[in-house]
Amino acid sequence: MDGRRSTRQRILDAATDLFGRRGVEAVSLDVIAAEVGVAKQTLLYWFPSKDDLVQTVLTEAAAELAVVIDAAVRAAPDSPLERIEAVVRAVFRPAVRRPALLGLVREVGRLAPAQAERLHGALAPLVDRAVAYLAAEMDAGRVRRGDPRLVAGLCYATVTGIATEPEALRSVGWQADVAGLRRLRSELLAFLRAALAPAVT
Amino acid sequence: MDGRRSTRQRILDAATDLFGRRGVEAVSLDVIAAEVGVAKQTLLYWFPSKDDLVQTVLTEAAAELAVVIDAAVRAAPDSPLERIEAVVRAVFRPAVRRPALLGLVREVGRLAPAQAERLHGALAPLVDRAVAYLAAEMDAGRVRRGDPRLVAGLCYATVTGIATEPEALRSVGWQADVAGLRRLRSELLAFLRAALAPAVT
DNA sequence: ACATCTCTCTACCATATGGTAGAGAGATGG
DNA sequence: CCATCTCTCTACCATATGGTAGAGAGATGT
Repeated sequence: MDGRRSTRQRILDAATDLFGRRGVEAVSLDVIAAEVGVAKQTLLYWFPSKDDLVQTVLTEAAAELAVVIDAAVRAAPDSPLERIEAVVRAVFRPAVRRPALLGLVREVGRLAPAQAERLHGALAPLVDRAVAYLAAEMDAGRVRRGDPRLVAGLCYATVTGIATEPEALRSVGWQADVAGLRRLRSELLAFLRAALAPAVT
Repeated sequence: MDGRRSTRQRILDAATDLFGRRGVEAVSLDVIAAEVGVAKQTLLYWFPSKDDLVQTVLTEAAAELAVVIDAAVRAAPDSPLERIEAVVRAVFRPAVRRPALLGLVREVGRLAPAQAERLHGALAPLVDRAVAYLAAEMDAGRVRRGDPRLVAGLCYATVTGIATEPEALRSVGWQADVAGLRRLRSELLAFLRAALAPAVT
Protein backbone atom coordinates (compact mmCIF):
# COMPACT_ATOMS: atom_id res chain seq x y z
CA MET A 1 0.00 0.00 0.00
CA ASP A 2 2.93 2.33 -0.68
CA GLY A 3 3.28 4.99 -3.34
CA ARG A 4 3.32 2.52 -6.23
CA ARG A 5 0.19 0.84 -7.33
CA SER A 6 -0.65 -1.84 -4.84
CA THR A 7 0.77 -5.29 -5.46
CA ARG A 8 -2.69 -6.68 -5.92
CA GLN A 9 -3.49 -4.17 -8.62
CA ARG A 10 -0.21 -4.73 -10.39
CA ILE A 11 -0.90 -8.46 -10.40
CA LEU A 12 -4.35 -7.86 -11.82
CA ASP A 13 -3.02 -5.57 -14.54
CA ALA A 14 -0.32 -7.99 -15.61
CA ALA A 15 -2.69 -10.94 -15.53
CA THR A 16 -5.28 -9.07 -17.56
CA ASP A 17 -2.70 -8.24 -20.16
CA LEU A 18 -1.21 -11.73 -20.36
CA PHE A 19 -4.50 -13.60 -20.27
CA GLY A 20 -5.90 -11.37 -22.97
CA ARG A 21 -2.91 -11.77 -25.25
CA ARG A 22 -1.93 -15.39 -24.77
CA GLY A 23 -4.95 -17.05 -23.26
CA VAL A 24 -5.77 -18.08 -19.74
CA GLU A 25 -4.52 -21.62 -19.95
CA ALA A 26 -1.31 -20.65 -21.70
CA VAL A 27 -0.17 -18.26 -18.97
CA SER A 28 1.29 -19.74 -15.80
CA LEU A 29 1.46 -18.15 -12.40
CA ASP A 30 5.24 -18.08 -12.67
CA VAL A 31 5.05 -15.99 -15.82
CA ILE A 32 2.70 -13.50 -14.21
CA ALA A 33 4.84 -13.32 -11.09
CA ALA A 34 7.96 -12.70 -13.16
CA GLU A 35 6.17 -9.99 -15.10
CA VAL A 36 5.08 -8.24 -11.93
CA GLY A 37 8.44 -8.82 -10.26
CA VAL A 38 7.24 -10.70 -7.18
CA ALA A 39 7.34 -14.31 -6.05
CA LYS A 40 4.69 -16.68 -7.27
CA GLN A 41 3.50 -17.14 -3.71
CA THR A 42 2.72 -13.47 -3.47
CA LEU A 43 0.15 -14.08 -6.18
CA LEU A 44 -1.28 -16.95 -4.20
CA TYR A 45 -1.46 -14.75 -1.15
CA TRP A 46 -3.64 -12.21 -2.94
CA PHE A 47 -5.63 -14.75 -4.91
CA PRO A 48 -6.23 -18.15 -3.32
CA SER A 49 -5.86 -19.96 -6.63
CA LYS A 50 -5.29 -19.35 -10.30
CA ASP A 51 -8.98 -19.93 -10.89
CA ASP A 52 -9.76 -17.17 -8.49
CA LEU A 53 -7.35 -14.83 -10.26
CA VAL A 54 -8.90 -15.65 -13.62
CA GLN A 55 -12.37 -15.05 -12.25
CA THR A 56 -11.37 -11.69 -10.81
CA VAL A 57 -9.62 -10.57 -13.97
CA LEU A 58 -12.57 -11.42 -16.16
CA THR A 59 -15.15 -9.94 -13.84
CA GLU A 60 -13.28 -6.67 -13.48
CA ALA A 61 -12.62 -6.45 -17.20
CA ALA A 62 -16.29 -6.95 -17.95
CA ALA A 63 -17.23 -4.33 -15.40
CA GLU A 64 -14.73 -1.87 -16.82
CA LEU A 65 -15.99 -2.44 -20.33
CA ALA A 66 -19.57 -2.02 -19.19
CA VAL A 67 -18.79 1.28 -17.52
CA VAL A 68 -16.98 2.66 -20.55
CA ILE A 69 -19.68 1.69 -23.00
CA ASP A 70 -22.48 2.77 -20.73
CA ALA A 71 -20.94 6.20 -20.27
CA ALA A 72 -20.45 6.57 -24.01
CA VAL A 73 -24.05 5.68 -24.78
CA ARG A 74 -25.48 7.96 -22.12
CA ALA A 75 -23.40 10.88 -23.34
CA ALA A 76 -24.47 10.43 -26.96
CA PRO A 77 -27.56 11.98 -28.55
CA ASP A 78 -30.61 9.77 -28.81
CA SER A 79 -29.97 8.68 -32.38
CA PRO A 80 -29.06 5.17 -33.41
CA LEU A 81 -26.14 6.17 -35.59
CA GLU A 82 -24.80 8.63 -33.05
CA ARG A 83 -24.95 6.00 -30.38
CA ILE A 84 -23.18 3.43 -32.49
CA GLU A 85 -20.53 5.97 -33.27
CA ALA A 86 -20.14 6.76 -29.59
CA VAL A 87 -19.71 3.10 -28.69
CA VAL A 88 -17.22 2.48 -31.46
CA ARG A 89 -15.21 5.53 -30.45
CA ALA A 90 -15.28 4.38 -26.84
CA VAL A 91 -14.12 0.91 -27.72
CA PHE A 92 -11.33 2.36 -29.84
CA ARG A 93 -10.01 4.43 -26.98
CA PRO A 94 -6.51 3.27 -26.10
CA ALA A 95 -7.41 2.26 -22.57
CA VAL A 96 -10.01 -0.14 -23.91
CA ARG A 97 -8.24 -1.10 -27.08
CA ARG A 98 -5.27 -2.50 -25.20
CA PRO A 99 -4.97 -6.11 -26.18
CA ALA A 100 -6.12 -7.36 -22.86
CA LEU A 101 -9.56 -6.01 -22.35
CA LEU A 102 -11.21 -6.94 -25.61
CA GLY A 103 -8.94 -9.92 -26.08
CA LEU A 104 -10.40 -11.43 -22.95
CA VAL A 105 -13.78 -11.94 -24.56
CA ARG A 106 -12.04 -14.60 -26.59
CA GLU A 107 -11.47 -16.53 -23.39
CA VAL A 108 -15.05 -16.61 -22.31
CA GLY A 109 -15.91 -19.46 -24.64
CA ARG A 110 -13.50 -21.74 -22.83
CA LEU A 111 -14.73 -21.14 -19.35
CA ALA A 112 -16.88 -23.47 -17.34
CA PRO A 113 -20.55 -22.61 -17.77
CA ALA A 114 -20.80 -21.26 -14.23
CA GLN A 115 -17.98 -18.79 -14.81
CA ALA A 116 -19.28 -17.71 -18.19
CA GLU A 117 -22.65 -17.15 -16.55
CA ARG A 118 -21.19 -14.68 -14.11
CA LEU A 119 -19.47 -12.78 -16.87
CA HIS A 120 -22.56 -12.50 -18.96
CA GLY A 121 -24.32 -11.28 -15.88
CA ALA A 122 -21.97 -8.31 -15.83
CA LEU A 123 -22.76 -7.38 -19.41
CA ALA A 124 -26.38 -8.49 -19.56
CA PRO A 125 -27.92 -5.12 -18.62
CA LEU A 126 -26.00 -3.45 -21.43
CA VAL A 127 -27.04 -6.08 -23.93
CA ASP A 128 -30.67 -5.97 -22.89
CA ARG A 129 -30.73 -2.21 -23.17
CA ALA A 130 -29.09 -2.30 -26.60
CA VAL A 131 -31.57 -4.87 -27.85
CA ALA A 132 -34.57 -2.95 -26.54
CA TYR A 133 -33.23 0.23 -28.06
CA LEU A 134 -32.66 -1.42 -31.42
CA ALA A 135 -36.17 -2.85 -31.36
CA ALA A 136 -37.68 0.54 -30.68
CA GLU A 137 -35.66 2.16 -33.44
CA MET A 138 -36.71 -0.57 -35.85
CA ASP A 139 -40.32 0.12 -35.01
CA ALA A 140 -39.73 3.81 -35.58
CA GLY A 141 -38.23 3.00 -38.96
CA ARG A 142 -34.87 4.47 -38.12
CA VAL A 143 -33.04 1.16 -38.21
CA ARG A 144 -33.29 -1.61 -40.79
CA ARG A 145 -35.80 -4.17 -39.63
CA GLY A 146 -34.69 -7.56 -38.43
CA ASP A 147 -34.40 -9.60 -35.29
CA PRO A 148 -33.04 -6.99 -32.87
CA ARG A 149 -31.30 -9.59 -30.79
CA LEU A 150 -29.45 -11.08 -33.72
CA VAL A 151 -28.62 -7.68 -35.16
CA ALA A 152 -27.13 -6.66 -31.82
CA GLY A 153 -25.22 -9.94 -31.77
CA LEU A 154 -23.86 -9.30 -35.25
CA CYS A 155 -22.65 -5.82 -34.36
CA TYR A 156 -20.98 -7.28 -31.32
CA ALA A 157 -19.47 -10.06 -33.40
CA THR A 158 -18.06 -7.55 -35.86
CA VAL A 159 -16.39 -5.48 -33.19
CA THR A 160 -15.05 -8.41 -31.21
CA GLY A 161 -14.06 -10.10 -34.43
CA ILE A 162 -11.81 -7.14 -35.09
CA ALA A 163 -10.47 -7.26 -31.57
CA THR A 164 -9.71 -10.95 -31.61
CA GLU A 165 -8.59 -11.33 -35.21
CA PRO A 166 -6.43 -8.36 -36.00
CA GLU A 167 -4.38 -10.77 -38.09
CA ALA A 168 -7.24 -10.87 -40.52
CA LEU A 169 -6.78 -7.18 -41.07
CA ARG A 170 -3.02 -7.38 -41.14
CA SER A 171 -3.28 -10.04 -43.80
CA VAL A 172 -4.99 -7.50 -46.06
CA GLY A 173 -2.15 -5.11 -45.49
CA TRP A 174 -3.59 -3.12 -42.62
CA GLN A 175 -1.26 -1.76 -39.99
CA ALA A 176 -2.11 -1.05 -36.39
CA ASP A 177 -0.54 2.38 -36.22
CA VAL A 178 -2.37 5.56 -35.34
CA ALA A 179 -3.37 6.36 -38.91
CA GLY A 180 -4.40 2.77 -39.47
CA LEU A 181 -6.62 2.80 -36.42
CA ARG A 182 -8.30 5.99 -37.56
CA ARG A 183 -8.98 4.54 -41.00
CA LEU A 184 -10.27 1.30 -39.46
CA ARG A 185 -12.56 3.17 -37.11
CA SER A 186 -14.08 5.25 -39.86
CA GLU A 187 -14.49 2.21 -42.10
CA LEU A 188 -16.12 0.29 -39.28
CA LEU A 189 -18.50 3.17 -38.66
CA ALA A 190 -19.49 3.30 -42.31
CA PHE A 191 -19.92 -0.46 -42.31
CA LEU A 192 -22.20 -0.51 -39.30
CA ARG A 193 -24.11 2.56 -40.45
CA ALA A 194 -24.84 0.87 -43.75
CA ALA A 195 -25.68 -2.43 -42.10
CA LEU A 196 -28.18 -0.75 -39.81
CA ALA A 197 -29.59 1.93 -42.05
CA PRO A 198 -33.28 1.44 -42.81
CA ALA A 199 -33.91 -0.11 -46.20
CA VAL A 200 -34.99 2.29 -48.92
CA THR A 201 -38.47 1.32 -50.01
CA MET B 1 -3.91 -48.65 -42.85
CA ASP B 2 -6.80 -51.02 -42.11
CA GLY B 3 -10.48 -50.53 -42.75
CA ARG B 4 -10.87 -47.76 -40.20
CA ARG B 5 -9.63 -44.32 -40.92
CA SER B 6 -5.89 -44.36 -40.55
CA THR B 7 -4.48 -43.62 -37.13
CA ARG B 8 -2.82 -40.51 -38.45
CA GLN B 9 -6.09 -39.16 -39.76
CA ARG B 10 -7.93 -39.97 -36.55
CA ILE B 11 -5.28 -38.13 -34.59
CA LEU B 12 -5.60 -35.14 -36.87
CA ASP B 13 -9.38 -35.11 -36.57
CA ALA B 14 -9.34 -35.31 -32.81
CA ALA B 15 -6.62 -32.69 -32.52
CA THR B 16 -8.46 -30.34 -34.85
CA ASP B 17 -11.58 -30.66 -32.78
CA LEU B 18 -9.87 -30.25 -29.42
CA PHE B 19 -7.56 -27.42 -30.47
CA GLY B 20 -10.47 -25.56 -32.01
CA ARG B 21 -12.68 -25.92 -28.98
CA ARG B 22 -10.27 -25.54 -26.08
CA GLY B 23 -7.21 -23.90 -27.54
CA VAL B 24 -3.88 -25.27 -28.59
CA GLU B 25 -2.05 -24.65 -25.35
CA ALA B 26 -4.86 -26.00 -23.23
CA VAL B 27 -4.90 -29.42 -24.88
CA SER B 28 -2.18 -31.90 -23.96
CA LEU B 29 -0.95 -34.81 -26.00
CA ASP B 30 -2.33 -37.16 -23.37
CA VAL B 31 -5.81 -35.78 -23.85
CA ILE B 32 -5.64 -36.19 -27.60
CA ALA B 33 -4.26 -39.70 -27.27
CA ALA B 34 -7.04 -40.65 -24.87
CA GLU B 35 -9.62 -39.22 -27.23
CA VAL B 36 -8.26 -41.21 -30.15
CA GLY B 37 -7.73 -44.29 -28.03
CA VAL B 38 -4.01 -44.80 -28.62
CA ALA B 39 -0.88 -44.26 -26.58
CA LYS B 40 0.65 -40.83 -26.44
CA GLN B 41 3.75 -42.17 -28.12
CA THR B 42 1.72 -43.17 -31.13
CA LEU B 43 1.04 -39.47 -31.59
CA LEU B 44 4.73 -38.76 -31.34
CA TYR B 45 5.41 -41.43 -33.90
CA TRP B 46 3.16 -39.76 -36.46
CA PHE B 47 4.08 -36.22 -35.51
CA PRO B 48 7.61 -35.60 -34.21
CA SER B 49 6.43 -33.02 -31.71
CA LYS B 50 3.33 -31.24 -30.52
CA ASP B 51 4.42 -28.19 -32.44
CA ASP B 52 4.47 -30.26 -35.58
CA LEU B 53 1.00 -31.57 -34.88
CA VAL B 54 -0.31 -28.05 -34.31
CA GLN B 55 1.30 -26.88 -37.50
CA THR B 56 -0.24 -29.71 -39.50
CA VAL B 57 -3.68 -29.24 -38.00
CA LEU B 58 -3.72 -25.54 -38.75
CA THR B 59 -2.32 -25.88 -42.23
CA GLU B 60 -4.81 -28.56 -43.21
CA ALA B 61 -7.71 -26.66 -41.69
CA ALA B 62 -6.76 -23.55 -43.62
CA ALA B 63 -6.47 -25.55 -46.80
CA GLU B 64 -9.83 -27.20 -46.24
CA LEU B 65 -11.47 -23.86 -45.59
CA ALA B 66 -9.86 -22.38 -48.67
CA VAL B 67 -11.15 -25.21 -50.85
CA VAL B 68 -14.69 -24.94 -49.52
CA ILE B 69 -14.89 -21.18 -49.94
CA ASP B 70 -13.19 -21.22 -53.29
CA ALA B 71 -15.62 -23.80 -54.64
CA ALA B 72 -18.57 -21.82 -53.33
CA VAL B 73 -17.39 -18.61 -54.96
CA ARG B 74 -16.65 -20.24 -58.28
CA ALA B 75 -20.05 -21.90 -58.36
CA ALA B 76 -21.91 -18.66 -57.64
CA PRO B 77 -23.05 -16.15 -60.26
CA ASP B 78 -20.82 -13.15 -60.80
CA SER B 79 -22.74 -10.82 -58.53
CA PRO B 80 -21.39 -9.46 -55.25
CA LEU B 81 -24.45 -10.32 -53.23
CA GLU B 82 -24.75 -13.79 -54.72
CA ARG B 83 -21.13 -14.47 -53.97
CA ILE B 84 -21.44 -13.31 -50.41
CA GLU B 85 -24.45 -15.49 -49.98
CA ALA B 86 -22.59 -18.44 -51.43
CA VAL B 87 -19.69 -17.97 -49.04
CA VAL B 88 -21.93 -17.56 -46.04
CA ARG B 89 -23.88 -20.67 -46.95
CA ALA B 90 -20.64 -22.57 -47.42
CA VAL B 91 -19.30 -21.48 -44.07
CA PHE B 92 -22.57 -22.46 -42.43
CA ARG B 93 -22.40 -25.99 -43.78
CA PRO B 94 -22.09 -28.41 -40.90
CA ALA B 95 -18.74 -29.79 -42.02
CA VAL B 96 -17.26 -26.32 -41.83
CA ARG B 97 -19.31 -25.05 -38.95
CA ARG B 98 -18.06 -27.75 -36.64
CA PRO B 99 -16.42 -26.00 -33.71
CA ALA B 100 -12.96 -26.96 -34.79
CA LEU B 101 -12.47 -25.50 -38.18
CA LEU B 102 -13.57 -21.94 -37.67
CA GLY B 103 -12.63 -22.03 -34.01
CA LEU B 104 -9.05 -22.54 -35.03
CA VAL B 105 -8.80 -19.06 -36.46
CA ARG B 106 -8.96 -17.93 -32.86
CA GLU B 107 -5.65 -19.67 -32.26
CA VAL B 108 -3.77 -17.95 -35.03
CA GLY B 109 -3.24 -14.81 -33.01
CA ARG B 110 -1.23 -16.72 -30.47
CA LEU B 111 1.15 -18.41 -32.82
CA ALA B 112 4.73 -17.45 -33.42
CA PRO B 113 4.99 -15.04 -36.35
CA ALA B 114 6.59 -17.68 -38.57
CA GLN B 115 3.70 -20.09 -38.05
CA ALA B 116 1.08 -17.44 -38.55
CA GLU B 117 2.86 -16.46 -41.73
CA ARG B 118 2.46 -19.95 -43.16
CA LEU B 119 -1.21 -19.99 -42.32
CA HIS B 120 -1.89 -16.69 -43.95
CA GLY B 121 -0.04 -17.99 -46.93
CA ALA B 122 -2.69 -20.66 -47.30
CA LEU B 123 -5.51 -18.15 -47.28
CA ALA B 124 -3.75 -15.26 -48.99
CA PRO B 125 -4.85 -16.09 -52.53
CA LEU B 126 -8.48 -16.15 -51.42
CA VAL B 127 -8.13 -12.86 -49.62
CA ASP B 128 -6.37 -11.17 -52.49
CA ARG B 129 -9.01 -12.34 -54.91
CA ALA B 130 -11.82 -11.15 -52.64
CA VAL B 131 -10.20 -7.74 -52.24
CA ALA B 132 -9.64 -7.34 -55.96
CA TYR B 133 -13.21 -8.39 -56.65
CA LEU B 134 -14.58 -5.96 -54.08
CA ALA B 135 -12.50 -3.16 -55.55
CA ALA B 136 -13.81 -3.85 -59.04
CA GLU B 137 -17.40 -3.98 -57.84
CA MET B 138 -16.91 -0.72 -55.97
CA ASP B 139 -15.70 0.90 -59.16
CA ALA B 140 -18.70 -0.48 -60.99
CA GLY B 141 -20.94 1.03 -58.34
CA ARG B 142 -22.39 -2.29 -57.26
CA VAL B 143 -20.82 -2.21 -53.82
CA ARG B 144 -20.67 0.67 -51.37
CA ARG B 145 -17.41 2.52 -51.79
CA GLY B 146 -14.68 2.25 -49.20
CA ASP B 147 -11.29 0.73 -48.68
CA PRO B 148 -11.79 -2.71 -50.24
CA ARG B 149 -9.17 -4.28 -48.00
CA LEU B 150 -10.77 -3.02 -44.84
CA VAL B 151 -14.26 -3.87 -46.00
CA ALA B 152 -13.10 -7.42 -46.72
CA GLY B 153 -11.50 -7.50 -43.30
CA LEU B 154 -14.72 -6.36 -41.66
CA CYS B 155 -16.78 -9.02 -43.39
CA TYR B 156 -14.25 -11.58 -42.26
CA ALA B 157 -14.29 -10.20 -38.74
CA THR B 158 -18.07 -10.45 -38.62
CA VAL B 159 -18.12 -14.06 -39.69
CA THR B 160 -15.24 -15.16 -37.49
CA GLY B 161 -16.63 -13.07 -34.68
CA ILE B 162 -19.73 -15.23 -34.86
CA ALA B 163 -17.66 -18.38 -35.02
CA THR B 164 -15.50 -17.50 -32.05
CA GLU B 165 -18.06 -15.73 -29.90
CA PRO B 166 -21.23 -17.77 -30.06
CA GLU B 167 -21.70 -16.82 -26.42
CA ALA B 168 -22.40 -13.32 -27.57
CA LEU B 169 -25.36 -14.64 -29.49
CA ARG B 170 -26.44 -16.98 -26.74
CA SER B 171 -26.41 -14.07 -24.33
CA VAL B 172 -29.10 -12.42 -26.45
CA GLY B 173 -31.19 -15.53 -26.24
CA TRP B 174 -30.07 -17.19 -29.43
CA GLN B 175 -29.90 -20.97 -29.58
CA ALA B 176 -27.63 -23.04 -31.77
CA ASP B 177 -30.28 -25.44 -33.00
CA VAL B 178 -31.20 -25.97 -36.61
CA ALA B 179 -33.86 -23.28 -36.68
CA GLY B 180 -31.55 -20.90 -34.85
CA LEU B 181 -28.81 -21.46 -37.37
CA ARG B 182 -31.18 -20.77 -40.24
CA ARG B 183 -32.33 -17.54 -38.65
CA LEU B 184 -28.77 -16.50 -37.93
CA ARG B 185 -27.70 -17.21 -41.46
CA SER B 186 -30.48 -15.18 -42.98
CA GLU B 187 -29.89 -12.33 -40.56
CA LEU B 188 -26.19 -12.39 -41.32
CA LEU B 189 -26.92 -12.28 -45.04
CA ALA B 190 -29.20 -9.29 -44.62
CA PHE B 191 -26.59 -7.62 -42.45
CA LEU B 192 -23.80 -8.07 -44.97
CA ARG B 193 -26.03 -7.19 -47.90
CA ALA B 194 -26.94 -3.92 -46.24
CA ALA B 195 -23.37 -3.22 -45.19
CA LEU B 196 -22.14 -3.67 -48.74
CA ALA B 197 -25.01 -2.26 -50.72
CA PRO B 198 -24.07 0.85 -52.67
CA ALA B 199 -25.17 4.08 -51.04
CA VAL B 200 -28.28 5.68 -52.46
CA THR B 201 -27.31 9.02 -53.88
C1' DA C 1 8.85 -3.27 24.72
C1' DC C 2 5.47 -6.32 23.22
C1' DA C 3 1.89 -8.31 20.48
C1' DT C 4 -0.43 -8.22 16.32
C1' DC C 5 -1.39 -7.64 11.65
C1' DT C 6 -0.07 -7.18 6.78
C1' DC C 7 2.69 -8.55 3.30
C1' DT C 8 6.36 -11.00 0.89
C1' DC C 9 9.57 -14.32 0.87
C1' DT C 10 12.27 -19.36 0.59
C1' DA C 11 11.65 -24.20 0.59
C1' DC C 12 9.13 -27.91 -0.87
C1' DC C 13 5.58 -31.21 -3.07
C1' DA C 14 2.45 -34.00 -6.15
C1' DT C 15 1.12 -34.03 -10.59
C1' DA C 16 1.10 -33.33 -15.53
C1' DT C 17 3.62 -32.15 -19.44
C1' DG C 18 6.37 -32.87 -23.86
C1' DG C 19 9.71 -35.95 -25.23
C1' DT C 20 13.31 -40.18 -25.51
C1' DA C 21 14.68 -45.15 -25.75
C1' DG C 22 13.69 -49.17 -27.13
C1' DA C 23 10.92 -53.48 -27.40
C1' DG C 24 7.33 -56.26 -29.61
C1' DA C 25 3.52 -57.46 -32.93
C1' DG C 26 2.29 -58.12 -37.53
C1' DA C 27 2.65 -57.82 -42.33
C1' DT C 28 5.60 -58.15 -46.64
C1' DG C 29 9.22 -59.80 -49.72
C1' DG C 30 13.22 -62.79 -51.01
C1' DC D 1 12.47 -69.15 -42.72
C1' DC D 2 14.56 -65.01 -42.23
C1' DA D 3 15.06 -60.02 -42.87
C1' DT D 4 12.91 -55.86 -43.07
C1' DC D 5 9.57 -52.43 -42.63
C1' DT D 6 5.49 -50.34 -40.45
C1' DC D 7 3.16 -49.34 -36.54
C1' DT D 8 2.03 -49.32 -31.65
C1' DC D 9 3.24 -50.21 -27.31
C1' DT D 10 5.56 -49.95 -22.07
C1' DA D 11 8.92 -47.76 -19.33
C1' DC D 12 11.23 -43.63 -18.22
C1' DC D 13 12.91 -38.73 -17.75
C1' DA D 14 13.55 -33.63 -17.04
C1' DT D 15 10.94 -29.85 -16.52
C1' DA D 16 7.09 -26.89 -15.38
C1' DT D 17 2.85 -26.39 -13.11
C1' DG D 18 -0.55 -25.09 -9.33
C1' DG D 19 -0.45 -25.25 -4.60
C1' DT D 20 1.09 -25.88 0.70
C1' DA D 21 3.81 -24.78 4.94
C1' DG D 22 5.83 -21.71 7.33
C1' DA D 23 9.31 -18.10 8.34
C1' DG D 24 10.77 -13.27 8.41
C1' DA D 25 10.41 -8.16 7.69
C1' DG D 26 8.09 -4.08 8.69
C1' DA D 27 4.49 -1.27 10.25
C1' DT D 28 0.93 -0.24 13.95
C1' DG D 29 -1.46 -0.07 18.21
C1' DT D 30 -1.05 -0.54 23.59
